[in-house]
Amino acid sequence: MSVVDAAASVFCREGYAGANIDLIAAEAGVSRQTVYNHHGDKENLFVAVVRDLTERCNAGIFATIATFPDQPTDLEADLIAFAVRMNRNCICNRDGRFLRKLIQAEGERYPELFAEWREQGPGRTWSALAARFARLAFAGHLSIGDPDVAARQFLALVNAELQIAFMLGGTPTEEEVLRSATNGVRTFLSAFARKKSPAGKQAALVHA
Amino acid sequence: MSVVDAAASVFCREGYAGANIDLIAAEAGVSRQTVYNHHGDKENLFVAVVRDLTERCNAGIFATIATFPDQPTDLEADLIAFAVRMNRNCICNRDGRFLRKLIQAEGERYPELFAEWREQGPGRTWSALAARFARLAFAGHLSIGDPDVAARQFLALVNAELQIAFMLGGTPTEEEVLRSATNGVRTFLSAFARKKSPAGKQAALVHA
DNA sequence: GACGAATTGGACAAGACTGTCTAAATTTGT
DNA sequence: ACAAATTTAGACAGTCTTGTCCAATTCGTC
Repeated sequence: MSVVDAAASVFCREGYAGANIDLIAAEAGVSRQTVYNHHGDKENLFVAVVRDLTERCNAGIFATIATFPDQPTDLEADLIAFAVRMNRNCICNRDGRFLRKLIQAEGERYPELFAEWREQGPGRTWSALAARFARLAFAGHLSIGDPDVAARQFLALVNAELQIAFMLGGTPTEEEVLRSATNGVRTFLSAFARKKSPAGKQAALVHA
Repeated sequence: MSVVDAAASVFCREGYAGANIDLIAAEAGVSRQTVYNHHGDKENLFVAVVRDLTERCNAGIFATIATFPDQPTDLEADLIAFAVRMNRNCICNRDGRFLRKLIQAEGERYPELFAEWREQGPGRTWSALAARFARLAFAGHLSIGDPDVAARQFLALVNAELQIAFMLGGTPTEEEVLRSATNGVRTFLSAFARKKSPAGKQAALVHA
């Protein structure tokens, strides 16, 4: 395990103040001096950890958003599968859990560091997701007022039943993820199902 | 400020390991020795803090659930007002933010302590809220499959736009709370609006 | 005002941690 | 195989924190 990975693990488990360099070095399988050679001091190492996690998480999120069902065959099934991918690859995996915990625990102490995360993470990913939902609405699959609101509510709904696990830092089982996603997507579709409209619009859909 | 209140503040700001007793004593306006006289050692003090927060939060949540609109005049407006009360009095206030942060940061280190919170907090409050929604459904105001799921999704929806503020430990403005509640309740009602049903059921409603 | 209880400030020992230094050992590149 | 670069183990000073002890002071109550 690399030094940054070990540091991420220890910082998350013990908190910034409680993490000690000896433990990080031991967990990484190197000597303490090597840690100092590579990363200077503790704060520097912490920043490196957060940057690393942010980068990998964002990459994962964008890669997953790229699998959004733009031309769904079975809208419910496709959205559920997408939600499960999102959870598994971005939110419940190691990087996602670690980054979330570090933000919650130390976010106030490093405003500029986490402002960077905020702009490049949620700021961009939510827009990207909103754009996909807008496209689904435009294609007539959904009836959405504000795509940004819809995107945030989609994420909130498919994670609704995992909140306690997230709180305590646990990893939900595959079954829990699936159930939460299923319930969430069903409610989402009940709310945003294409409204019955005058024949013209449905005809347009059929035509497309 | 009491010792436990000051300790809560410092534990949240600095984390368990980073909190030092001198600072807590100073913030509480007492001497360090007094802190030790009252609470023994650091761990003991921490447990007292969590118990205190848990108790007050649960009391607040139950008091707020008691204001649930069982006989709504304007369902949307009443649910929005309820959601705003829930946020202001239980989730965004000092106790709520502190308890959430302590659970996230130290939950894994004190399993039995937070298991207690889990049973008496979410376990009971979610059931209580679910019961209220079931009643609304029974009275014909909503069409709900699983009240427990609906209750969790209600909370998730009305908080959907406040996630980032929660992450960073901030307090959303009154306006943000209202907007998130409004958007959340509207989507919730779109999904769970009473389904058009054969005349018999509507007649029953009118009869009641 | 007087007496018992609580609080205070400060000193203190014991331990932990950070960050530096150095000399030896190991790895790497050629 | 050899030289350079990196890694290692350990010692080290300096700082911080916890938890205890104690004498002096303040507070509450009668």
